[in-house]
Amino acid sequence: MKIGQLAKRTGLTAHTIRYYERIGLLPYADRDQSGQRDYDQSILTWIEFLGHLKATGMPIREMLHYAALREQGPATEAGRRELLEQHRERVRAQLAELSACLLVLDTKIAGYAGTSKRMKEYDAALPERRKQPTAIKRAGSRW
Amino acid sequence: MKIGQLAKRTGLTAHTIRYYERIGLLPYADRDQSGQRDYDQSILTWIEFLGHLKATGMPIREMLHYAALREQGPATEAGRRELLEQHRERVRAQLAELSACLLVLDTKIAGYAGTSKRMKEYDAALPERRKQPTAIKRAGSRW
DNA sequence: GCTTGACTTAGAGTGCACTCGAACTCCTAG
DNA sequence: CTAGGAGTTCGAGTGCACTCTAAGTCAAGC
Repeated sequence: MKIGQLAKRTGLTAHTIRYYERIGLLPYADRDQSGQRDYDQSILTWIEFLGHLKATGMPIREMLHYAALREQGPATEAGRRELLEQHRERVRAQLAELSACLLVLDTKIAGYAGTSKRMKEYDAALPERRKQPTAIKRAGSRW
Repeated sequence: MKIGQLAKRTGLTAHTIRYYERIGLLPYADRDQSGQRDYDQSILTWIEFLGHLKATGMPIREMLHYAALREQGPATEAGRRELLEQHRERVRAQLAELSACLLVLDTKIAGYAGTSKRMKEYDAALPERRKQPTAIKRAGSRW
C-alpha cells in the first residue's frame, strides 16, 4: 500500500503520515525499488490505536513514549500498561467533566426555552409562516 | 476585585484575563482612578461559563460569537440558544467517542494483564518484596 | 522618601500539531 | 516520448491559545 492509499484509509493526509514517521510515531516504512513507502495492513491497526489516544487528548510526546516502549519489545509491557492505565484515569476524568458540562449546557439551554416558547407563540400568531427560520443563517457565520 | 484577585479565584492568570478582554471574550472592565481593572462578582459567573465551553472544546472564535450575541441583549437569545444547542450536540458526540475509546483502552490494558500476572507471580516467588514497585517512577517521567 | 509589589500597555515569543511549498524523481497512459 | 499524477526530501509557514517581556505607573508600608 502506497502512502496515498493509506491516507485514504486512515483519514490522515500523506503529509501527516510522513510527519508521524519523521517524529517516530510511525515506524520507518519499507521503501520500494524507487524509494516510495510501501505499507502493509498491520500499520492500520497501529494508526487506529493512535487515533484513539489522540481522540482522548494524549499529547504526541506521550504517544512517542508509548511508541518507543513498543519498539523495545515485550520487556516494556508493564511500562506500557502503566502508561495506558494513567491515561485511562485522565480519560475517565475527562468524561466526568464533559458530563458535568453537558448538564450545565442543558440548564442554560432550558433557560432560553422561554424565549423559544415566546417566539413560537409569536410565529403561531402570524399566518402561514414556515418553520426553520434558521435556514439562511449560515451565510456570514464568520462574523 | 483587582485582576490578581480575580486570577486567583478563577484559576486563570492575569495575563490570560487581559488577553480575554483584549479579544472581546470578557467585557471591557471598569478601571479605578489609577487605571486598574476593578471587577465585580458577576464576572465570575461568566468566566465560569466560559470555562465550561472551553472544557468542552469550543474554540475561542465561537465563544466570541456567543459573547457578541450576549452583549447585544435579549434580542439574540434565540441565536444563543441555537449556538448552545449545536455545541451540545458536539459535546454529546465527544462523550460518545470518549466512551468508545475508554472501552478500547480497557481492552488494551486487559491484554497486558497477562504481563501483570506473570510479574505478580514472579514477585510472589521472591521473599518479602514490597508491592508498589512504581513508587520511584515519577522522577524522570519526562523521557 | 524609597522600596516593593501589583498593576498598566503594546507587542513579541512559545508550544503544539500539523500543513504546505519547492524542487525533484519515477511510473503509467496516450 | 511526453504529459500527468503520485511519490520523495527538507524546511518553512500556519492557526490556536496563550504566555511572557519591557518599560512604565501607582499605592502602601517601613
